[in-house]
Amino acid sequence: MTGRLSALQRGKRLQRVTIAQVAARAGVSTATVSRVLSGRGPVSAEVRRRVRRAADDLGYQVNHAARALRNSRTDTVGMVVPSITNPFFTSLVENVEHALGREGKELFLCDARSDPEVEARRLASLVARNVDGIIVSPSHGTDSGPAVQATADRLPLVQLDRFVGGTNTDWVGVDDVAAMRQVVDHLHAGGARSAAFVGSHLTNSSTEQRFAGFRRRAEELGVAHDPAHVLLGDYSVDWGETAAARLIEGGGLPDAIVCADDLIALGVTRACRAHGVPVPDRVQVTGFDNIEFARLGEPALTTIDQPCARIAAEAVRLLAAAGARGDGERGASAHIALVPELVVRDSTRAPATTG
Amino acid sequence: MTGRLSALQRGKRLQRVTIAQVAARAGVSTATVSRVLSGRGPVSAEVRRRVRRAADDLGYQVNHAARALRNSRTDTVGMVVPSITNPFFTSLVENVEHALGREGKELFLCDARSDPEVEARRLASLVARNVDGIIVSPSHGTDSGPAVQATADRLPLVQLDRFVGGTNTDWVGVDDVAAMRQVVDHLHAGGARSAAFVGSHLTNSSTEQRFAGFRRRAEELGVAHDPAHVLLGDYSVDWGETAAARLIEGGGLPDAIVCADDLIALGVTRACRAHGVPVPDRVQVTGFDNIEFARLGEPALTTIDQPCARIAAEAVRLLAAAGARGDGERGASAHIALVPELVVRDSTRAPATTG
DNA sequence: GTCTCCTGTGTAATCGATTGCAGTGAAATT
DNA sequence: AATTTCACTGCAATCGATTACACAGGAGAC
Repeated sequence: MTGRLSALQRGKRLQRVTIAQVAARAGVSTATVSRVLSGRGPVSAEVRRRVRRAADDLGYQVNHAARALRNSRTDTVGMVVPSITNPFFTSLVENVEHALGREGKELFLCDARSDPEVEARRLASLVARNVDGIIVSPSHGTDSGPAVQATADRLPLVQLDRFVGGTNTDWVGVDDVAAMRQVVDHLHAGGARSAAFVGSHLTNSSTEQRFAGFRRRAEELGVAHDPAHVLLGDYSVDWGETAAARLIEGGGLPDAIVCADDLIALGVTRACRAHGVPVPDRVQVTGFDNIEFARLGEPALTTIDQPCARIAAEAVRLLAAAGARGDGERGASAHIALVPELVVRDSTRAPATTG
Repeated sequence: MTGRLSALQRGKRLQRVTIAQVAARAGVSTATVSRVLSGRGPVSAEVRRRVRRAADDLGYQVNHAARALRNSRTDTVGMVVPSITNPFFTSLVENVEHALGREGKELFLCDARSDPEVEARRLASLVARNVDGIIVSPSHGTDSGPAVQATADRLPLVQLDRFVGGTNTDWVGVDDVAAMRQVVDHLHAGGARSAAFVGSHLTNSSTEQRFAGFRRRAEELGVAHDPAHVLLGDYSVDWGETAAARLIEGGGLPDAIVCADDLIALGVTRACRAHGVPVPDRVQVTGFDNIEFARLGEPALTTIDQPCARIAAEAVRLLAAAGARGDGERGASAHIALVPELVVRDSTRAPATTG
């Protein structure tokens, strides 16, 4: 077996082919090769054919480092998310990756571990790597500010989903307030006259906006929302379980529990089940994001569907636009708030008219 | 408001600082600056201080493109997975990202969409980008072969979790056969005397190995496994539901359903619930991977825990070793099979001795 | 028949960091 | 005192692709 291995398999790796080698084989200069391969500049059909042939024969591939140095463009985009294990961010990453792939760009993925310091380091690293632009969902509503702004001063930058105050960059996400309005309307229609809110600490825009939207609509509709029924922790199933247990054991369980994301909601429904509290009959529960597992909950979660594909597409488009504008003037920053859709499943009650 | 914006906020982006500017400011040559910043070569304390100072003042950051061109090393690793939305791969990605971060390396993430052609394109792109190494979990057990081998001929490459036949590269994963042995032993101890297997099409090593392990142990223990009870689809909740429905409606439901991953198992338990088949009393169900949502199933899934952190760490270590060996001789490829652990939850029965 | 203009091609500079080589002193050695 | 050694520092080449500029030669205009 070993005897049959080619020289290649035994050891030496393939040598990289440069433009100079292609030029030599085609009997032209490197300038001409570059012109043929990039399609810029006039080249006779005959030479074009020879160069293509030579490049194919040699298996030429551009050296992106050299090109990046010369063009100061890397065809690479950096993305920083608080936690890639949150399925919502996973979905965003997936969609951004696909959108970039369509333009021949590559994705540098960074996980900030919900820590603004790690986040700042990752951003700096991306800048040093000359990415063409950065897509970031900031971990913290204020602490992420300096690093995000400093980065935006050097590169096109788009904030996704969450945003940080005091910065002046493009943003794409959903209209959290409008979303919560739909949620509260739906719960109210299902008979809820009091509601709790379970979110993460108010240190990021998602929770802030969602809570604000919740409160505003609850007040408009006269849905009671006791301050003691606002529980803040983090975006996790565990926190959802803890919070729900606290609500149940504390007595005075409201008619509905509005959660700032699906992970929390999954934890809440789980705790309800464990405590023998029927959902939605005793308490209605809603999530946010519509992650894949939302429909797998027991009962399946009513939630807000985030249009991840569109969010990603818009973000990539904004970056491309910023890149095209060049390093020169930056216009007013774009704020694109998509209106999300309520997905009704089994964790909430049908409107009172039918029930 | 607009009037208060600094020149920076209004438009022009910060200019990149080069080593030459630092040199000028410190009154030394670029060579000296490079020596100070890289810590290589002798430099007097006084000059060292001046250079550091100048670099700080100017906010110097290396240009990775230039460094990559000169050093032909990018401090970047590429990773290709079949589907980033599968929580198991998400977890692998997260752990690889963290492991690389510790070494100051960055991660290029690519999603192959379970398509060998997309995968091949992504691999080629990573090669063109001069990544220092590639970590790949091949989408297909045979079709992924050519691209993976071609890539491995050019760069250090480690296969993760899955591997493709006919290639000669390092691999890290769990011992699927040993894992399945534990699963079958456990089910047998819980009283199972017949079992079905639900996996994906046998086009990747995970399913192949897991099925092989399942079958071998089932035969050893005399657990019946009707060929009609081997259902192959894909790694998804939907497929799990479909497969379970088929088993239930087909009659002759076995004592246990062994699933090739947790997503399938979640679908299976869901279908059982929907059809009123009690788990684990009528049928025991097992998963594989121990994704976060495994414990959230109803009932919580008994599954095999994949040591993602260790797998990732080993992969990164192997890459680093291959990189250190240089492009020269490649020794025999390493095959590291970690022994995973069975996590017993509520979807299987306690051993017969207690039940 | 001379003068433009245009197509097609090559030469060489450029991007920014790194490093082999050489040179300059000062300290150590004989 | 002559010579070796060594720490420090600068010059310039290098990595590979791109592109401004120059130039050759042919077509067309007058």
